[in-house]
Amino acid sequence: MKSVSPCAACPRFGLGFCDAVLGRPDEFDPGASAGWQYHRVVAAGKQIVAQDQTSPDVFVLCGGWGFRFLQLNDGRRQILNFLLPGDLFSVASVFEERFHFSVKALTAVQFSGMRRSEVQFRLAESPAIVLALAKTCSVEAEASDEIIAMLGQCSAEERIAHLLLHLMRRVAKRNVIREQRYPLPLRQQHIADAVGLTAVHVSRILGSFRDRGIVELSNGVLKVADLAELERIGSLN
Amino acid sequence: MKSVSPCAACPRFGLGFCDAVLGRPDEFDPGASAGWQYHRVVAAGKQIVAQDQTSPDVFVLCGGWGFRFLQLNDGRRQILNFLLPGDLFSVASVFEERFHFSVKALTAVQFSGMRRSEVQFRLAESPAIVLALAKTCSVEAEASDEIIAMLGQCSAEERIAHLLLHLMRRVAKRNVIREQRYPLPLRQQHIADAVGLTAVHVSRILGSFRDRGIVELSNGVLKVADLAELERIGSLN
DNA sequence: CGGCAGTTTGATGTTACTCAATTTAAGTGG
DNA sequence: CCACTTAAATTGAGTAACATCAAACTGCCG
Repeated sequence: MKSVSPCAACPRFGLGFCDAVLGRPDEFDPGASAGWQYHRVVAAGKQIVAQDQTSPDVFVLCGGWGFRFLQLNDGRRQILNFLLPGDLFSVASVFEERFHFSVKALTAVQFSGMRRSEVQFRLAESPAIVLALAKTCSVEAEASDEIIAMLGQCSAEERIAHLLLHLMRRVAKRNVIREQRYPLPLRQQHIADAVGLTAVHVSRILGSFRDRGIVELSNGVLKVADLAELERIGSLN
Repeated sequence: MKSVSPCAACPRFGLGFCDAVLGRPDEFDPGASAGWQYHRVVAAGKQIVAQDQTSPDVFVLCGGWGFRFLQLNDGRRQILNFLLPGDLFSVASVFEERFHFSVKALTAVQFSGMRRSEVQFRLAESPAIVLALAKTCSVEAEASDEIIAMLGQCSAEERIAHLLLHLMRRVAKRNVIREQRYPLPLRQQHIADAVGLTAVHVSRILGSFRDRGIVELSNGVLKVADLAELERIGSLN
């Protein structure tokens, strides 16, 4: 990890918790956050946070993709969610100094650490920040509950379709989507670890989706050919 | 639903969010909460909250067992967690007026509703309440993540063992446990819906646990004969 | 051009589901 | 307290979904 220049380098999204703490991009003063905020860049595949590690900082992803996961004793791993620019690693980490999960960089990644004490201080000062955090909390909880329902009740096809739809929605909030092409830098193994299948089976299902003209994932780009069908398969209700 | 006498009837546990809002049992004044808090009793099996319903109140379970779940379009249902006395239905509901889940009474249940506006007001006043809520939030998030890992990566045996251990820990915080007997008023169908299996398969696994002298569940009581083995099977790491 | 990581494909094995019948337990009213 | 009723749990046989193993193929990068 090496430091980079402060926040000018870090794109902001007008959404989520990070912006609430820092203020809107046009009113942000890089110098003011010098002491309690810093930025890092890490290469693809590097681990950023390890399970049971403690930190005085709260982390936000600024650029690239990451993922949060749990590793089981025997090596199996479950990806809990994917982190996109603007995402807090987890709401709980604003209050808890211990991480119960690990985080890895999926692509090259830029992230920011903010002193927890400073974040909590601002939280106490500003109702707007509390609101942003509460919103993040409820979105996070709802997403978790949906994932639990998917893993517990749904078939391989349904799980994969749901994951793709979920990621599409999140990507679309940050990027302009042209011609139904979504940047999605996932290996099939990542999809497998996220939906609780083997990479082999994911390959078969994605192959089937391609043959049926639903979606096509390659080179880190998802081309959606039949959104309606994807939604029919991957929607909870 | 019918009203009952105010909070004297409602046992308190010195743990969790409800107590933080109301103060410790010995310093609690029932009269003072008259306007913004009420209690209800419902029979076993009754639905308390429906998905997409909105409410001006924040709910806490006071007595009995409930469960939070999502129902899919075709009838499948996923139990997200079980609610025990002292549990907030969900942290998100302190800020969100819309429920994204449903709640049912497992046994006869006593619960309390508190005006969200009043709870938020107290939240703004008292750091202790904020802390209790934050703690609840991080416990909830960690539990969700564990469940996701279990559903995604683990076998039927592991899932069931994990659920039992999780419930045992929670029950033990509220009850005195004698001779390794835990009150657990679940039908096998509830276990099935919580761990994403069929009731038939749950029956087979529980039968196997019984034959192997690990645990025995009947009449709403779980007798643990070999805790070490149960933990070997059901621990994530 | 060779090597490597990722994907695809086929053959076979295992786990958990489905369907159906049977047993046990839990109520319920006489 | 006992026959009757109904819900829950158990058991067996057959099946579907997904895992595992192994080999072949693709694209990429040095």
